[in-house]
Amino acid sequence: MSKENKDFVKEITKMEDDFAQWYTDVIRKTDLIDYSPVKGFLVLKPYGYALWENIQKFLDGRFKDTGHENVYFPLLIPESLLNKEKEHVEGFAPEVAWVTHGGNEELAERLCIRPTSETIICEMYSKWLKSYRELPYLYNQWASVVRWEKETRPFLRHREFLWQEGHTLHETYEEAQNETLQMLGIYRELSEEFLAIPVITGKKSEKEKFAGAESTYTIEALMHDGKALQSGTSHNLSQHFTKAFDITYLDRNGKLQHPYHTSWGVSTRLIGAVIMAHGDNRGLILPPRLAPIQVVIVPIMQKKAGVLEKANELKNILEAKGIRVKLDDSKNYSPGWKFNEYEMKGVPVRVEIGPRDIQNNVVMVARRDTLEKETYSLDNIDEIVSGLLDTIQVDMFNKAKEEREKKTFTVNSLEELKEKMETSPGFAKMMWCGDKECEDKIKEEMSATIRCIPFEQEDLGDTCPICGKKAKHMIYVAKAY
RNA sequence: CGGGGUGUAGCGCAGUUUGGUAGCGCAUCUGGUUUGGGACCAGAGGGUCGCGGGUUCAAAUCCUGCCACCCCGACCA
Repeated sequence: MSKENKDFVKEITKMEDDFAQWYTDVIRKTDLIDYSPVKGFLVLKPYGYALWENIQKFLDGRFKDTGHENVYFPLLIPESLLNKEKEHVEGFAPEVAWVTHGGNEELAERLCIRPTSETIICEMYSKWLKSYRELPYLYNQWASVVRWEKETRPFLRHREFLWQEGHTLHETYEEAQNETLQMLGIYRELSEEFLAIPVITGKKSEKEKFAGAESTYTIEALMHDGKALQSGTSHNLSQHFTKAFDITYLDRNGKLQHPYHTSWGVSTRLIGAVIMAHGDNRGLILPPRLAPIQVVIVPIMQKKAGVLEKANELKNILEAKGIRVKLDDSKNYSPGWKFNEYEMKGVPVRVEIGPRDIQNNVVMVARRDTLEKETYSLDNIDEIVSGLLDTIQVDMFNKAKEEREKKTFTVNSLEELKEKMETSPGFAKMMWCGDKECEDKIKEEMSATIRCIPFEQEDLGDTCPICGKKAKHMIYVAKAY
């Protein structure tokens, strides 16, 4: 190994030293994005967009499976519409961007760039819905929204992000509730089975719920640095918006009713979650199901007769098995350069093939997640590689889950919580009386928040460790992005 | 809003104290040799030195006004 090679690892900031710096380093070096001239707006480059496309494909399939259809509503929302639901406008007004001019004319009513689309969608729903026979409305849209955040970080918090937002209407509260939980379940599936990120599912507290919601449900992931990331939310909006927007229909008994309403969304923030949950000092590690390139083939001494032919043959064999393969036969770079490049980009499996291998009817196969390298016969290489991809997917999830367990602990007092949050941040499990005063106290004392009231409740005691009153729930507390 | 810092090639920086032809590393391009963990040699291209004003024979360098970004603090949530 040359001196330069040894120094390579140092080019990416060591994760243990400075997680935030590591995160931006990795994003910069892996060609996912570029920064636009307007602060807080990102350019998604092909490799970054491909990640989003794969997430879209997975979700779109699951949405269709559950009877949903895609629609599109406009970018601009009149101010009067935004103002119709009181809690909603109070929650979003501080971070809304406004359009005040069209051409040279000042607009009579300014238009907001959607921070989310409940209002415009409800406005349209109120015109469409007439009868219970049309229900449920099961619509989803793929769009971008703008929220004028003060502090921005790529993928995790910026001023424009791509997302999907589902907006459904139902006859009964129960049906809306079932929809809310069903969609949260799909988000959990996306996170755990597709992105290999374990999540806690549960309900948000009153304080943390979506502006205008009856109740908000969330999937919460834990990052390497012990901070939680809200990765997807599903809201039961009950009749809050349908009353405010006067959406009505005639029910089975000929009576006028307001329908029940849900909305749910995940965004490109998930890409940030993948980077933080799986990466290491060499860069990204992508779970095989998400990876735009699942296998990269690096030919050695590609000028020698037969090498590229064999490499192409190998590519065809793997592609026939449904694997996403890239053969990098560029002449500009050495094999060593390519090894490092694709490791940095997180490609799950690398296959090396050179004259020596061809002579022995073998190839060298390297795993990105463990960095293990092994020789396999070419005879059943498609079976080997596709099996390996499945193994990596599962191993990555298990490893991430172990990491999370290591950073999850139970606390029995505010002092203990504070001490833990300062010395070894992570998920703190504790009991809670349900009062806002105790919730505020947590935030005041250590800038941590109640992440959720998990569905999987554990009995950690009878009293709230903050006020001493009777405990109602077990909660997860953490610092958050 | 207050304090501190930084603006020089695509990226990272030196040069500013003491004014005198605009530099280095990486990246890019050409040609050749290479190829099992970021190859080597030779050559080439690329700059209104953040913007404006001033001093001077001469300004990246000195003076001055402004702008942008980063860090710390306050404010806000």
